Amino acid sequence: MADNSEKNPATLAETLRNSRWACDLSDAEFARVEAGVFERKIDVGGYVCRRGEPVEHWFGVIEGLLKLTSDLESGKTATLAGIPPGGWFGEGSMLKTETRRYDAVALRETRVACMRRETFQWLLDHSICFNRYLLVQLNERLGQFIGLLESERLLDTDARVARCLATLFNPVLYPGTGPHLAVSQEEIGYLTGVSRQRVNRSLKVLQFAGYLTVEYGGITIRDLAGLRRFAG
DNA sequence: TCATTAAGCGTTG
DNA sequence: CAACGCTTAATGA
Repeated sequence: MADNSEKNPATLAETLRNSRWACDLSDAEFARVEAGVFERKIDVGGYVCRRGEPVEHWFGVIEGLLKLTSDLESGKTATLAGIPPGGWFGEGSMLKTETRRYDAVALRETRVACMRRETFQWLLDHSICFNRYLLVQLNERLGQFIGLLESERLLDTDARVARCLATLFNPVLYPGTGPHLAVSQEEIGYLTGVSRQRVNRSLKVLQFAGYLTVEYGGITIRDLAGLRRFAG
């Protein structure tokens, strides 16, 4: 098991070094990439990026937790995904040269790595490892969305909560995340699309079944594979 | 009837 | 002070 990243905040350089997409870079190449990435600290509720903005960066979470949300004019909001440390996002818009399609909001104080467009392009042109990483990531996301549709249409609320939480601990997308995650039940509600009190009920069901334990302000995963499989 | 939700408020860590 | 628990009224299948 990896160490809990909250207790051991990584530096920007470490995060880059440990990223799977950086595996085949020489020291010189790595230095070049490092020069094209900077770090930003986002307070709780702050925005990493906003819908409609031109896309200038590819983002990676160093520490903290982000949610990607799509807000409607009416004030309704749907959370598309939660991004824990080790997760990178925004490559879709980077590849297509479109404006940003969602907001990225910090659920807690969060440190983000921001890679400039030209660096992203350079990696695309020079690193097989980077390209493979993007392929795997896109494929994994596709699988996630298929699973999401499936659970939305076929499964009950408990199972939807279970699967939704499981996606937060996806080892391919978010390597190096510990089993504990500090996320409020209200936020899990936004992630899953159900109310706070319903989330609470589901969490108790899942706890009783031994898949996770519920703590004040967070959860700890005990059986990730079981959570994935959970079908009520 | 039954499950769920929003809203309000008291309690707790 | 934010997260959580509990109650209540409204909603809709």
